[in-house]
Amino acid sequence: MLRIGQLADQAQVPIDTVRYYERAGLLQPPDRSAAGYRLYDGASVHRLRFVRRAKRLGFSLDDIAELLRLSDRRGDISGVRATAQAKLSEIEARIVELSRIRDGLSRLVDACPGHGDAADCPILGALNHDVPEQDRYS
Amino acid sequence: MLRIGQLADQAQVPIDTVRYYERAGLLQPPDRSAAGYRLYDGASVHRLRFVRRAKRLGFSLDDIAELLRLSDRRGDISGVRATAQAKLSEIEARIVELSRIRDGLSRLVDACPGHGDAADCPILGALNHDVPEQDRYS
DNA sequence: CTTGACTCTGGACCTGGGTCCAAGGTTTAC
DNA sequence: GTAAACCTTGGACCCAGGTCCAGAGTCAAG
Repeated sequence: MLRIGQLADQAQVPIDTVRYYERAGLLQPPDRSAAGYRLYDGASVHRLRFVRRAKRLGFSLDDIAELLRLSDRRGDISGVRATAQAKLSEIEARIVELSRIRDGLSRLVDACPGHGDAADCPILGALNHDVPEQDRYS
Repeated sequence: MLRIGQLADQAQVPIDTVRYYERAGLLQPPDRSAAGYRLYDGASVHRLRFVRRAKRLGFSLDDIAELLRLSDRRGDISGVRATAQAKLSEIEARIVELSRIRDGLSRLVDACPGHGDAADCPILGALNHDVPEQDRYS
């Protein structure tokens, strides 16, 4: 059995975060030693790593709690796929939005000579003046 | 002269947000009426719209404070360009990161039949098992 | 036996960007 | 003259996801 520090080391997670995940319902409350120390087994390491992988994939802690719930209920896998699909759509929308912003900003940076008077700076110009809707970010 | 509600209407910003921007140093403390009401002029509308445009371009409030400072100091426009360039790089890095995540998640969703046993679900599989470093997100 | 490393708890605090509230004062419309 | 709509302030609260702390208990090594 592992104590919390060892679990934290093995899963590369700060100790406080392990306890936080427990409070957040992502980790089952573990067994306790006679002195009240949390005692974890290999499955706990596994589950904690699951959480971190899911976080790297862009899932929120609430999403992860749902995935864990769905993966515990044997059988109905459709919920897992739907959750992943929804998250994928979110991420794609965010990419589209950021790409629009990048394009707008990129054109401004390219057009700016980087020296001279503020009046000639297209970046300040764009921030200072209204831009026709059809030109914005395009 | 405009009162805060009229300014807020003209710039399409909630009133509380106008006061918040003032506290945050983005807007100069305006003149006050005899009764203590904030009184704004056209330049304030302009400046507030500048803030909102910059926010739409992905600048943080701190970035915007810097842009305003730079745009007030006449002459040296290089700081503005550098700030915009730095923000552009940040945004591009974020897009790359999200794209990696999207690709990883997309492959998992495509591989998942959406029904059947949890043991056969590649999404849960990927979350439950270590993936060789070179395969991850690629 | 002491020292140092580890763990426990509850709760405060952090970031960024707001948002809401109460209790009061002001102005406008009818 | 009075009601509605506006404005003032300080401060609390929100979101997510932690992070830190004090004060106390536990455990292993020398």
